[in-house]
Amino acid sequence: MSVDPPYDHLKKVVSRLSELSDYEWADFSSRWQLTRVAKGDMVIRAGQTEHYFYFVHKGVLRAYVLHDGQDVSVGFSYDSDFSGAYDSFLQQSVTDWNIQAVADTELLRINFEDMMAMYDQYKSVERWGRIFNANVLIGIGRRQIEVRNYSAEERFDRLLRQSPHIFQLVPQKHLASYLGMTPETFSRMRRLKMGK
Amino acid sequence: MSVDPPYDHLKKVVSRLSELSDYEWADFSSRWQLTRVAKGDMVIRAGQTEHYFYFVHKGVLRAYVLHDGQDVSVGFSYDSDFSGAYDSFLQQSVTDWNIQAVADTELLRINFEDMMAMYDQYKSVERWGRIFNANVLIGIGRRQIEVRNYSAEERFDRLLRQSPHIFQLVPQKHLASYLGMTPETFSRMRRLKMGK
DNA sequence: GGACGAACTTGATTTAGATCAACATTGTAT
DNA sequence: ATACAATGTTGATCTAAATCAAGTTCGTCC
Repeated sequence: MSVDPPYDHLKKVVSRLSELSDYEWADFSSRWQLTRVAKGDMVIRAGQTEHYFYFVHKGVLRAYVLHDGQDVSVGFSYDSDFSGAYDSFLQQSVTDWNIQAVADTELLRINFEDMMAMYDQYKSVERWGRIFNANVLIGIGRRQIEVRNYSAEERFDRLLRQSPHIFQLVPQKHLASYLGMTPETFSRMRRLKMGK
Repeated sequence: MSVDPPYDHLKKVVSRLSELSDYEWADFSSRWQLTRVAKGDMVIRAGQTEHYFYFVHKGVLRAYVLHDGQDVSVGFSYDSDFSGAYDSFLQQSVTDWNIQAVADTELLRINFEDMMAMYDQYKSVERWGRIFNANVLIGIGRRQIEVRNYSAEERFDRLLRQSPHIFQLVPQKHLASYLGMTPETFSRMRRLKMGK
């Protein structure tokens, strides 16, 4: 029904995993609220409880944790990704994640109560949730093996090959911590691999 | 209805996440098949497609991948854990995981078609799947941060504190690779931390 | 119960990547 | 446009953990 780009976008992404009837979609989509965050804004801070689950329509978010004072990037979300402090949202407990906009970003968000109501009411949404979670966990699993088994240089190469666009979007100190190396090491590899 | 320990055990674990009616449980549980594997037996090998999803009633399984010839432990499953080459099962694609029994083990297993039929037929099972997946992904996420942010020594300490029993169950070369260190390093830490 | 291979230990050496330090460049606010 | 802070670069040094190399102990199969 919607001709609103963010909602159309969400619909396309949701319907890849589960089919919602028009009625279900109307109800489900009405629970999502459009939000904008400016570059540098915090979406959620460690110590808070996450009340929302997010869909990134346009822009980039960065998730990070502070590990004895050190800012360590855990992941990035761009267009068409869902994002949020997932464990905190699901368990309505305090998070130790921070999520910050790396660029001006347009989000849709749904709050915890609405999301749970949707799971209760519609099997199609429950199915979406099951498959979505499965995909996320497979992705995290892959990344874990990635971080585990490859050297700093291999990790750099693989990111460069798999997500070259991110090198433009995100300051390299964040990419460095995401890849589990210092900014100095990142810089040296960059020179080695990408030239001056 | 069952008084069979493995099935009772499965029921208890499943019902923690979602409530199944007696009818649903009768159907669902009938799809699970009891299997025994002896210490050393392979449950699934890299290169195969995983047709089953497992519940460990009793015993220990080890999941590992070969990374240029090196055996790297990815995780262990003991009593009450589900196990399997999860991405391969869900996507019915070739896996690069190996799963091997570390001790004589009693499993229940369900095949892909039955599992999908259960998801289709019962919302309660779909719900179980959603929440189960969510819990697994939260767990993997935590472990990722663990591996990422702690030194070899800290990882050793944390495993020792959180899962002391595993030191008895699993050969330490496997624990070493699980913790991302060599057997030599593991052995030195062991001496340091646990004495002669 | 001996013996063979696998698992573990211990020490010496090497190395990938961290840390430290100084400087260069870029971005942003006034 | 200027200037200050944040980000990135480059080189020198340091260090945690890997690798290499012998042993020793343990488990299990005839």
